[in-house]
Amino acid sequence: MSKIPQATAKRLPLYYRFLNNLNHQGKKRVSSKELSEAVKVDSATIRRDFSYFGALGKKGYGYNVEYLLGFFRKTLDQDELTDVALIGVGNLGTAFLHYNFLKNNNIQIKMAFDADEEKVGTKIGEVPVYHINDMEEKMTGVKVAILTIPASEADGITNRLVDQGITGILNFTPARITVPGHIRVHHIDLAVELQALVYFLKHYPLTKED
Amino acid sequence: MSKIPQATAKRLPLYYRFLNNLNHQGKKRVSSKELSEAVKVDSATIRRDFSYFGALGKKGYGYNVEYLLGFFRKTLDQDELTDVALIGVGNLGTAFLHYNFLKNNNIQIKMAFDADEEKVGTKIGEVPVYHINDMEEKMTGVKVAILTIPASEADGITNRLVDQGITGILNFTPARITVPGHIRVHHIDLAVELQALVYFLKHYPLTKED
DNA sequence: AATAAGTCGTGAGCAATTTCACAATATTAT
DNA sequence: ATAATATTGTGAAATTGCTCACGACTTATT
Repeated sequence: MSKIPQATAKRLPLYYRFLNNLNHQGKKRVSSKELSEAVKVDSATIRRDFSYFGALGKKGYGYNVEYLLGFFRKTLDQDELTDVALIGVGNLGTAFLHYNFLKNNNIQIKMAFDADEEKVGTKIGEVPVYHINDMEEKMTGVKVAILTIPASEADGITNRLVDQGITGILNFTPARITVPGHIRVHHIDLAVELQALVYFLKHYPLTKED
Repeated sequence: MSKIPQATAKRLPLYYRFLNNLNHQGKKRVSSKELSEAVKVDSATIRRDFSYFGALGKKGYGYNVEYLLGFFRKTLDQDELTDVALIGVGNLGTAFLHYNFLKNNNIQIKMAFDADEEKVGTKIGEVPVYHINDMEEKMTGVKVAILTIPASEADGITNRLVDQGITGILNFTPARITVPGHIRVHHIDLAVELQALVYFLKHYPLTKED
């Protein structure tokens, strides 16, 4: 279906955002070296990444910002809007709701769910909060969910999402949820990230570069 | 210094947490296959990961949970406490402050900083909030920081942290901060993670297994 | 005791990713 | 025009990580 390496695919949204920044700053051209300094990715890696999409740059010149941006807009389906539901309106969930994804993105958090009656019926950052009991009813058509609930709730909610027909879950709970093979789950484990950083600091001390 | 592959090192905190769970459940032994199902990592990968630390298991038996846990406690320096400062007490920062790292971890968020006078002087989840102006003064001895501030503040605060003598930063802002080569920065970009998930869903549809 | 079943640790191969390094080409300066 | 400088795109090599598959050993069963 797609020949783009996964490692490359993960960097695309990052490139896209920085190109957008450059464009807003009025910059007309950019070299892989400049972009490398901005996004902290090796310049050869950037050139390689771009090359999977064809020859987007010009030798001796670099890349035309506007052209590149337009290309990525199409490639990343920035025109096509993806609706997302957020489950769990705690602090982490609220942080997501306040993030204005629509500004530079193709993603819209359309609705949120929580069990707290005080939150149900309110809007947070334009996003309506419904009761978790109404999840299946309200979520028709929404295929992606962000899970920002307590770990103890993870399995139960996951099963309900699976039954409802979800295709992708961004899981922020420390639980490693189990789903059928056709559903994609990305785990982001904040505690693990912090522990990994500390481990690296102790065991892989940096001396000069990188 | 260490021969442990970075990919392995990143999985260690995850293994540690699940072993802790098993231990609390009273489980005495565990096989790489069982652990694999729990943490969603291939069992051969788990055995390979463990093997970097020597022969920790027994053929035909599996791993002794208590022994393995004790081993990792030492390896991951779970006995040695690492103090961390959190900069930016917004929703995301607050989520971190409520996370009880001390429970299973070697990490303690010791203090938080914010510019909002209403927050200064309060405690959130036992962690005192100080004014951002007092950062250098209060942070003596703290070498790790979590950055949960607006992107526009990232560069300024980063420079102050660098001058103060930081060694590691967990950066949640969308900005890619610039630091001297001896300082380790891990970026977690929530918007990019969500966009990457959506990209994968569209371009790398799953059919049966993983 | 003997057999069957379970499980580790790892050699070897494979796959993915990164990086080097340079020919080709474009731009800029003189 | 010419030379100097900049920068891409990519073959090839290097690095990193993952998985298979199996010998060796342990435990459980009969």
